[in-house]
Amino acid sequence: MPTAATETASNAKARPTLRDVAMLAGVSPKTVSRVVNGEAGVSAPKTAAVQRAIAQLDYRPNFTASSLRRSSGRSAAIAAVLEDLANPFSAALHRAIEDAARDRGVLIFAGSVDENPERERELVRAFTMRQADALVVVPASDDQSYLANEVSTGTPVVFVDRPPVGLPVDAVLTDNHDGAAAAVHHLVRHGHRDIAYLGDLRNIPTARQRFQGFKEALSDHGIRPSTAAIVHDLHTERASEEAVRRLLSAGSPPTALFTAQNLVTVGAIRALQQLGRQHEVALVGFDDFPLADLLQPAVTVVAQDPSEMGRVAASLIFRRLDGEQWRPTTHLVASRLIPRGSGEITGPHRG
Amino acid sequence: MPTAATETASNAKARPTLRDVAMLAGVSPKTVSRVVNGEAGVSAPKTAAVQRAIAQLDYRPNFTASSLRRSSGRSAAIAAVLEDLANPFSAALHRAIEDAARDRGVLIFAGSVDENPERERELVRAFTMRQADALVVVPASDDQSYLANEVSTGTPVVFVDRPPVGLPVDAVLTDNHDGAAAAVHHLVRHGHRDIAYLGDLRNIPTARQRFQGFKEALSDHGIRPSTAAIVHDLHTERASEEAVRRLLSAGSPPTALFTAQNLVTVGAIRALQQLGRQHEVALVGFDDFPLADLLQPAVTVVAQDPSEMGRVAASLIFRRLDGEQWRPTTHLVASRLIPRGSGEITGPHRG
DNA sequence: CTGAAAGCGCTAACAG
DNA sequence: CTGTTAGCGCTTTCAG
Repeated sequence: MPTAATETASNAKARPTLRDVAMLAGVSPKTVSRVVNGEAGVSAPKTAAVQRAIAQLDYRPNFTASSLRRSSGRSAAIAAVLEDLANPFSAALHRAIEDAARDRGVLIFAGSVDENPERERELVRAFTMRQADALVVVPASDDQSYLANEVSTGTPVVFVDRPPVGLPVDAVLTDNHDGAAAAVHHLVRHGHRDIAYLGDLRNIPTARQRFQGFKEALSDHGIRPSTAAIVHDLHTERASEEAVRRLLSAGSPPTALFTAQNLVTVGAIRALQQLGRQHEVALVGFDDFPLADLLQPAVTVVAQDPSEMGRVAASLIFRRLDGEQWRPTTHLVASRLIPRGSGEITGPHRG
Repeated sequence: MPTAATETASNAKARPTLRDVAMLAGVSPKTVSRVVNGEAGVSAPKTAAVQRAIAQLDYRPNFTASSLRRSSGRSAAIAAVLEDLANPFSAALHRAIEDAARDRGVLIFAGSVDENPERERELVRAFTMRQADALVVVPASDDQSYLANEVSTGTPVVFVDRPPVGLPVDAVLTDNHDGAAAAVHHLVRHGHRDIAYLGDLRNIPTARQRFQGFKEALSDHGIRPSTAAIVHDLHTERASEEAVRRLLSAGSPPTALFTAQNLVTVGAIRALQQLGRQHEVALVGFDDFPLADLLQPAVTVVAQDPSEMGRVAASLIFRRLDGEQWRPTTHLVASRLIPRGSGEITGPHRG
């Protein structure tokens, strides 16, 4: 019978401790510790006795307690502060980080911020209080200087998708500007000059960068976008759907749409289908999404690579945890235009 | 300057401890503890002094250490052993659990099993070693008796999507059998008798239940399925795509398809589109997916409700953590047939 | 090769 | 109201 003490509630048995194993095996706690941690220098018979006791008690070391005492202090867990666990971008990022962590026996804490700056701080606080060894952050707030102490304490921090503000740390970003510009060039090449911009909340840095790329690419072609065809702050499918419906019902509607975010793209498709104009109005969306290739027309997108971003972020984290040092660096992950049909609908200015 | 000791590596400063706060505030550690935990009975001036010291040092309690000592032993973290963090079902489940946990200040550890039984055990082990307060498990192995000690030790465990084997614990399952039967009835009502079954790996319980529902519903209509039209063990889009292509190219092809899983459904759609027969061959898929309503034809599905499953699972967990007791129970979450077009394509046996 | 003593950061259980 | 002592489960340090 294990530690007779701590009979917490009802009829719950206590979990066996290292001491219980030691007593059952007739050795000292330290010897059990050595066996558990695979340290050399324990005689064969004692090793066997310890292993037998471990099996008999179904003993599992308390990792939390050991990392409290261990000199490294590492908890072998890292934290991911994501936008929304349920959206495909966050999910792919999460999965890529998990895969990298798995090889090292590291576990992941993850949480959703939902574009809420307070929630970002709460999550970071909760994760650091639980001794996460490192932080991957997709920020929602506009200032992360509150993390300075964390960083100077030696916790690796990497920002993903959006740059850190007021905090010199590594970042892994999509090439938003150039990706958006590529979308515009593509549409212009297919004969469009009246291209609408439909974008996410302007306080999101990626949205600003994409809009910047859009504007500059147009101006490269000597086109001044009509302000009527620029709609910002679309953060739901529904908002986007309505904006597109309005846009296409107005006088002199655009012949092409550039939708700067996932949900915005889907909302636009919905509107186009309702109006029955999905084969007339060209569309290029930023960020790929599942089944984009199965729609009719299939949807041309500027694809990001969240898995690659996760891999890069994880690699930066683990290299820092391994003691490598370097000046904080921003890593751009290329986006890729995937022509599928909707972006190749030709406009009136061909040739 | 905080604890001058433990100058771990390079130039990393040490994180301030409760002792550091106590010294700076000129009080005992216990007083700091009281302030941090909001215990009543500390004089206003000392409270203020402590708070000032906390702010000055940017002190954050070490939750790991406190839960080691705390009588409850709770880590305020629960674990989710999921199929694949990146798939929409797992992601929705994860998110629902997170939302329920957030209200209580509980964090989530999550990991992907990828249908690998060993990985299931590894994850459970890793999570329990880190003192997760409870476990939500979507199992991949065919025996979970290894969790018996965990359960008897008082850790709440809930299975989701698939029942536990050899372990009496709560489960939250979709009504797979009836959902599949509903799909078949729907197709028969629309004039189909030659209905193909395309399903996932037979070692997955949900796949078996859906097949069972399929068979029984057919037999309710006096239909004996042709063995040629039953394809099991499809676990990727590609496998499904090829199976459907083969099926529709053979002699006497089915007039309707029942695809018993997400990826299988998408693979089938891909095949139908390639053959240009998506408007002739009826299709009902098990499990909803994003954009199903935007395809042409829009895809009729038997929708599961992963969010609801997550909510129920979380509620069971937290009620048990709060001390409620009951005999392990299975909760069925209803599925819902959503007619969208593909399932209403009529077959030859109408009227 | 093995164990005893000390202590990681914090709180329980007392005493004042 | 406040502090002291002990100890959570484990590992470090150091003595045998």
